[in-house]
This record gives sequence, structure tokens and C-alpha cells, in this order.
Amino acid sequence: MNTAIKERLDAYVSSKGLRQTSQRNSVVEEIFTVDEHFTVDELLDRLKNKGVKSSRATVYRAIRLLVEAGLLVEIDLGDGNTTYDPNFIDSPTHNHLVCIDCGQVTEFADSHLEMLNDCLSRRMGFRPVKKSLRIEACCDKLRNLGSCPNLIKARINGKRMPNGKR
Amino acid sequence: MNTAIKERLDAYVSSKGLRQTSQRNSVVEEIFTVDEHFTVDELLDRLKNKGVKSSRATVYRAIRLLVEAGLLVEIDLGDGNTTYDPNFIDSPTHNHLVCIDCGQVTEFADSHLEMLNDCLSRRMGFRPVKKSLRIEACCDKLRNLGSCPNLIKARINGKRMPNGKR
DNA sequence: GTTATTGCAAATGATTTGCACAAGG
DNA sequence: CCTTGTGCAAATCATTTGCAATAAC
Repeated sequence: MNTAIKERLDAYVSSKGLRQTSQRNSVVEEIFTVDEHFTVDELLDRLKNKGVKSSRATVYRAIRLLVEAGLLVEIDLGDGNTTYDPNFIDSPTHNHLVCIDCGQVTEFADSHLEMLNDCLSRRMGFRPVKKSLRIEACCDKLRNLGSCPNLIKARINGKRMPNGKR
Repeated sequence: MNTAIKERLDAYVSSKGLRQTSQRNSVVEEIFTVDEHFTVDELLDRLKNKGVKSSRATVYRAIRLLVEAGLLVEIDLGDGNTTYDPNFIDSPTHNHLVCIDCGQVTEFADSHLEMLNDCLSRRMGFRPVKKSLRIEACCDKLRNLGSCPNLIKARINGKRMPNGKR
């Protein structure tokens, strides 16, 4: 796990007069070691599998703290779940493309996009502070080959149902 | 209210073997006459003020039907509420800029943005189907004049609290 | 008449919170 | 010690649903 993140969190924790606890540290460790987006239930499963004991309430509280500290960002992948993305520290302006066939999420950043957001906002009389862009798309693999390798994987994991149902 | 919308809804309703009801028609009428984004509670208030009698459950069911029919789009303005936008029929590719000072929402569309989304998606091996972009920004008025006219209005309506609390 | 629709109240699911006990500094 | 953190269970909030009565067609 990135030490810069640990330092920023420690700074935030002590500035607020909070304390170091083993439960919270385990949760933070898990989030920023795996370093991939997750839902609360997914994180809870991962913790359970690793034998980390931390209650649901504590996990919710740790997540809230990380969001307040600016280390974790809540994102919406359009699947009805609240998802958290720990990757904005390394890549502050990234966006998400969600494959509507297999659910695979691709992160991408583009300077032209940032430029355009900035210009458009200013033209309307605003200074952009934060943006969130999600593109939903279907993959060429499925279109051309009739099957998308990730689709199979996603179904096995119970993440995508044949029709699009949740 | 736009007759094209009524026609599309009627077509959808009869194709699914559903029925015309006064409650549903009132809800639809209200949504597409005012033609602005709304939360369920706001819509319910508007209906109550106009003396339209339609239960909360019926309003939820009507909204769901309109979303299924593609006439209404669920959007996320980042305030923790589910918002619905009836304006995608007239302006299929528009985006939202939310003023973080006053909460004012500005809709905008831009062809360069569409082009860029398309190119970026293709480069990653996808065909874009749908996108959602929200820019959060602060307004020059507040920055330069020390006050934003909409802020006052928003507070009166109880939409923005002094700090950013909900 | 048959079947969809409504309104109510109860159920659901995600998240938050009150409280008694445990633990950090 | 003193105060924050934890775990549990209960509370909350938005949304959905079961059901009996009502109304389309």
C-alpha cells in the first residue's frame, strides 16, 4: 500500500483528534492494497475472506472517513450500487467506461476532455471544480465475435445476468 | 405538453397491453408540461399543489413506466437525491453543470464533447451507447461579487444550506 | 367479465445511529 | 482517566410490493 496515502490519512486522523484503531487500519489497508473500485458488500466479503474482523458499521464509518479525507471517491457505475474508487489519488481526472455487455469497467483520462470541460464551464460563467463522466458502451469483441470474454467471467461471478437484470 | 411525447407514451402503453388512467395521465401531464428535472418529492408537492390526487406508489409506478419507455431519464446531480430529467427527448445528448454554491443546474450540449467521447470509446475498443457527464463548478458571480443571486433563492426554497449540508 | 391500476400499509435494502462496552493516547 | 471507536440492534429513508377494492376496455 502506497505510503503517501497512509501519511495523508494519518495527518487527517490526527488533525481531527481521532485515533488509530486496528479495525480501521485493516479496512484502509485492504482498500488501498487491492486498489480497485468496490461496493460495500464486496469489500465486506474480501475482509471476511482474509479473516479480518470488522463490523459492517465500522466499514461504513471507515469509508465515510476516507471520503471526507478526500482519499476515496464515491462513483456511480449505473448499476444501482454505490461504488467507491480508491484510485483518484494516482489519477485525479480519470473517467469510467462501463461495458454494457459484460460490466467491465475501463478507467481512462484524456487531456482534451479536461480542456473541453474547462472551456465549456468558463463559457457558461463557472469555474469547474469536479466532474464525473461515465460512458456506457458495448464492446467490439461481442459485436464482431459474438462473445465477449469478460461476459463469461462476469456471469460466473454473478455480476451480470443474461438480460441486463440485476 | 408536447404531443410527440404523448404519442410515444400511448404507443408504449398499448403495445404492452396497459391501460389509460386518469392518475397516470395527470402525472405525465405535470412532468412534461413543466418540463424540468425533479425529484419524486418535488413532483409529489407540485401535484398536491395543483390538487391532483395520486398516491406516492402510483407516482413511483408512473415514473418507472416513463423510464422504461425511454421518455424520462434518471440523472444524478450529486446531491444524494434521485433526479429525473424529462428533457432528453428534445436534447438527447445534453449534460449538466451544477453550481456548488447555489445548486443551480445548467444544461448544455456540445458537439466536440460528443465527438471526443466517440473517439475515446472507439480507441478503447467500444461503441458508446450512453454517457452521463456532470460538472460541479462555482460561479463567477459569487467569486467576483461576493454573492450569487441564485443562492438566495435556493436558500429560501430550502435547497441549499449555508455550509453545504443537506 | 377479465385484467390492469390504485392506494394503503407492510416489506425491503442500503445506510445511519444510539448505546453500552472496549480500547487508544 | 477521558474520549473516541466498535459491534450490535434498532431506526431511518427511499423505493418496491402484496393485497383488496376499483376501474379500463
